[in-house]
Amino acid sequence: MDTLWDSGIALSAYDIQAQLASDASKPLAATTVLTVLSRLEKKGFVRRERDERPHRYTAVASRADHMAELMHEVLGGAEDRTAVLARFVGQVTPAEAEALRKLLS
Amino acid sequence: MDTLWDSGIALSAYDIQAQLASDASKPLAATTVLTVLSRLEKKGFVRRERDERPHRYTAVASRADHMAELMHEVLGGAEDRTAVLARFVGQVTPAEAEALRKLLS
DNA sequence: AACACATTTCTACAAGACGTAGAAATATCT
DNA sequence: AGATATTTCTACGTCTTGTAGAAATGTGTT
Repeated sequence: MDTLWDSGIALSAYDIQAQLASDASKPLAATTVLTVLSRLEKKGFVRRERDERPHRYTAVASRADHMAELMHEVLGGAEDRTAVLARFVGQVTPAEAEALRKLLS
Repeated sequence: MDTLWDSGIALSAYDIQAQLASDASKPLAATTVLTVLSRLEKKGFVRRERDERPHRYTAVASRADHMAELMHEVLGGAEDRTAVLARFVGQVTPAEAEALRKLLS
């Protein structure tokens, strides 16, 4: 996901494989990358373009969107959302609080 | 966790077992409840009082605190927190936005 | 002290998620 | 058609989670 997010464009499994290999990690087999991409697709995190021959993959949501969605998932699981938000705001840094204020005005 | 959260006080495994059984679910073995509580303790979600004989368990954080912590965990994993917050606020309901505004003032 | 009973700890197992990748199938190019 | 590239299927070890029996340990009673 990070590789897809960092390059905003559609990448093939081979692109991703190369990128990951250069990220100091041990190189992965091409099939490994394909498997993971398939699983991510099944979970709706990436979209695949099957017309291009080496299939191209893109992230369905931006990294920020994805994170925000995760946060909403947590919040959605609560009965008393206001209480959760209160705790959440209570734990936020001053800078974040300021950002939130701006975003809400 | 829900049972512990709903009753604010320290409960024994048997209390929890009984409560869960009355919650229309199929009754669990006592050892099952103990196992789960041990795992929750290892993860730091519950605290155990070993001096009382049927050990008593309490939730370390309130449900709202726990949820808020989860949200912060997600947020903390982001490079650009402001961007995530922006998306988060964008997805929030009007009522929640209002609550946030109040909390931040 | 010894036995019965209560409570906890250890061990176990099925199901599912994930990381990893080889084998087999399929498409593409020359 | 044959060689090569790409994808799909299958697989396996590890980890987590739900579930619980067996074994160990503590507690109360006679």
